[in-house]
Amino acid sequence: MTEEPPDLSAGERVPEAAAGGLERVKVLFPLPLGKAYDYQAPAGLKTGSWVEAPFGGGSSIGVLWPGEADDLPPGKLKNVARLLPAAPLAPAMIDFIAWVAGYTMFPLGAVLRLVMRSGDALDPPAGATAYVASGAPPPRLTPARSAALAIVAAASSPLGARDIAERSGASDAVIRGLAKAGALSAVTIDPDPPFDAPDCARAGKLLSKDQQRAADDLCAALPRGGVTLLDGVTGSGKTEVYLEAAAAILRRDPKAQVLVLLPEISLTLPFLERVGARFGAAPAAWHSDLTPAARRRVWRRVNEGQARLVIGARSALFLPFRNLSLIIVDEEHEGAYKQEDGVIYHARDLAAARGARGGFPVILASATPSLESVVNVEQGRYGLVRLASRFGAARLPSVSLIDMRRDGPQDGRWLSPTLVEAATRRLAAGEQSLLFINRRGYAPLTLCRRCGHRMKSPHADTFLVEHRFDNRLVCHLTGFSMPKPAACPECRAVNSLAACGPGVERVAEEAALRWPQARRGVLSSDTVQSPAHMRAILEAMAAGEIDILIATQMAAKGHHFPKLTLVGVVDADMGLAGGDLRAAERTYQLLAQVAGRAGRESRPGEAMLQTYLPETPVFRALKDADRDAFLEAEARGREDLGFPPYGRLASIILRSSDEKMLKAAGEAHRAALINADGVVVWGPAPAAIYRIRGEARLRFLVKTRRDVNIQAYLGAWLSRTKPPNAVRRTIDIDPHSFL
DNA sequence: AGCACGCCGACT
DNA sequence: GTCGGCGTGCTC
Repeated sequence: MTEEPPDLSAGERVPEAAAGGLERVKVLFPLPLGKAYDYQAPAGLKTGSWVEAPFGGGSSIGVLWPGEADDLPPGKLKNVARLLPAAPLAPAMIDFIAWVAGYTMFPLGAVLRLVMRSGDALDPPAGATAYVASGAPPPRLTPARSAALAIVAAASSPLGARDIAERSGASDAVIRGLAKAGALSAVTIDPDPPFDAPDCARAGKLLSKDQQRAADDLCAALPRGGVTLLDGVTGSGKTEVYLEAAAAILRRDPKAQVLVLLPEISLTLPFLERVGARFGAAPAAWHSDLTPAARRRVWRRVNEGQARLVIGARSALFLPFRNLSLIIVDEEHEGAYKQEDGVIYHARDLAAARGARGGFPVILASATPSLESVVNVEQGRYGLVRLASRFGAARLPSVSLIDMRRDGPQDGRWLSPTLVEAATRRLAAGEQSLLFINRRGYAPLTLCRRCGHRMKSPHADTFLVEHRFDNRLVCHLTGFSMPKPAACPECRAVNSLAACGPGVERVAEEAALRWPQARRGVLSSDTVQSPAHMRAILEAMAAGEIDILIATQMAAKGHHFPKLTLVGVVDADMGLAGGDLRAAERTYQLLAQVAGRAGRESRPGEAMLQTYLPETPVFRALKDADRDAFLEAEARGREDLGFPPYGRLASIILRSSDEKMLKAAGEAHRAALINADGVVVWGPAPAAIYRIRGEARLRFLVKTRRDVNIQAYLGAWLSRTKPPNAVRRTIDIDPHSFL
């Protein structure tokens, strides 16, 4: 039984007493508030409607939220001021927002704010001017005029002046002239043109036998719902496989919307073009540097259900989908899915929950799946589709370890004789080498030879990294930088500051000494000046115009270098320090990925890892190409310690610029602790990096059994002590960073 | 998040 | 005597 909506057209002021009478509603605002507030609104407004209502001193846009009315003293209730002209938020989105707030323990309104990230989408401009041919011939037909008219005549819908100008080469003066002469008539169109519908009848790329089998298996798993892991080695063509699943979903239901999540860095134009080519229509793209107009267009069209295929970074999870029917999380193991500020969440985990709650399938794709996902498969919670062989003739590279204790370079050098010899051989054979060093700058530590002083960041407990490229010392955590001093700031000794350890710039320097005749390229976020510059280097590499590329992880993924046959990892041990529970896993993922750069065509590839710890399981697994044995060993290790995914983890960070108050707050939290079965709490301990941006930080780490509701435990504990205002508290459920 | 209320320092 | 610092608390 549905009630008639009130006679209130969108955008209108709500009259004091609407014809249908007023009723009590709840409104949730995109502010860090834990609950919705009660108002009076015309009877019959749908839950999820967008309204403006007076709040605090001014007024705010919010959403009609479900729930029981509060017990409020009479007379406090205000009226909703206005209904906004946008389709109401779908019930599945409301459910998702509430679930995310509960899971992450952030206020409900803070999560709603993630959904409302397009400023003017709820109040779009009235219209944009576009032109159609009037049929009347212009009085004077110049070449520019006929070019412009031809473009307008060929278009299926009215075109804006800028589009006509761009496509015809005529200036907009020509278009204005034609409009004035009456040959073009101006019409008002929606400022946010709809997206072209994906053509899912169109056949995708020709798939290999393996790909076709994987695509069939994946599509067969879709109707069951749930999560499926698409586990395919680098270069196996996973994208084409999961796009078949997307096509199947879009085909089955003409209203279905599909979201493909990518780590921000992979969200590139070539990828969008590839998807566009598959479906004969450009998908809607969502990422952090869209223009406000593009943002508004995607948001509105997704909200209407018109945009059916969305490719986005993690925040696309919070677009107001109307009928989301499939989420694909590409490179699911990527750390970039973890949002670390504001509302802290992991997009992969939220995607799985969104699918489960919405009753639709989720696909996780990776060449090096996270341990979490592998264990979920093992325990039967996720399905599995494997894509074992590389596409075409390509084979996986052979991996060897260089024991730096025995085969290390001389002092001040970073490339071992074995690696130098291997690269020299490639150079002679006209093949390419990649020297991989996952550290920006020249040297990670600068120390005074005379007094031992180490150059530290002034606002954080980190060492300054020397960047010789611009002769500065830089803090990678806070962005602080200073010119490299001539004398030690501590003991005033001149010329005593020594660079310790290698960075990409230093390895590049050594490569220049070793192979002065080679064509070399350097790729690091500090040495590339622009996206175009980076593309130029990558293209030169792909075209074989570079012999030796020295690069950070910017070169680790997504690119195809046909003549690359050697990958040398300068410091394979780098990620293992620090005692992070995922250190070995991340090292495996990164090195497997970078090793996979070698030998993608018919030439066999080789990867060499320089390490001081050749006996470590992660390196042995890379050498023996035995990922499953490594994951198995990792899994057993985590199980023994009760760490995720066998247990739950949360990190509570207290931070303050007032160290005394911080210490007191830490003790108060300790005192408020509740003993509970299956719960261990460590802390307060100084965070691994104690000071960031002048704030000191204390950390608690909470570990619980998997069957413990960690949020409920934290809620009970933390409600017993409220930190003073000068101390900020953040909760990170399932932390991935332990700094 | 804003914004108002409230109790202690340097200005007319 | 006041203007204003931002610590604390509230917003239906």
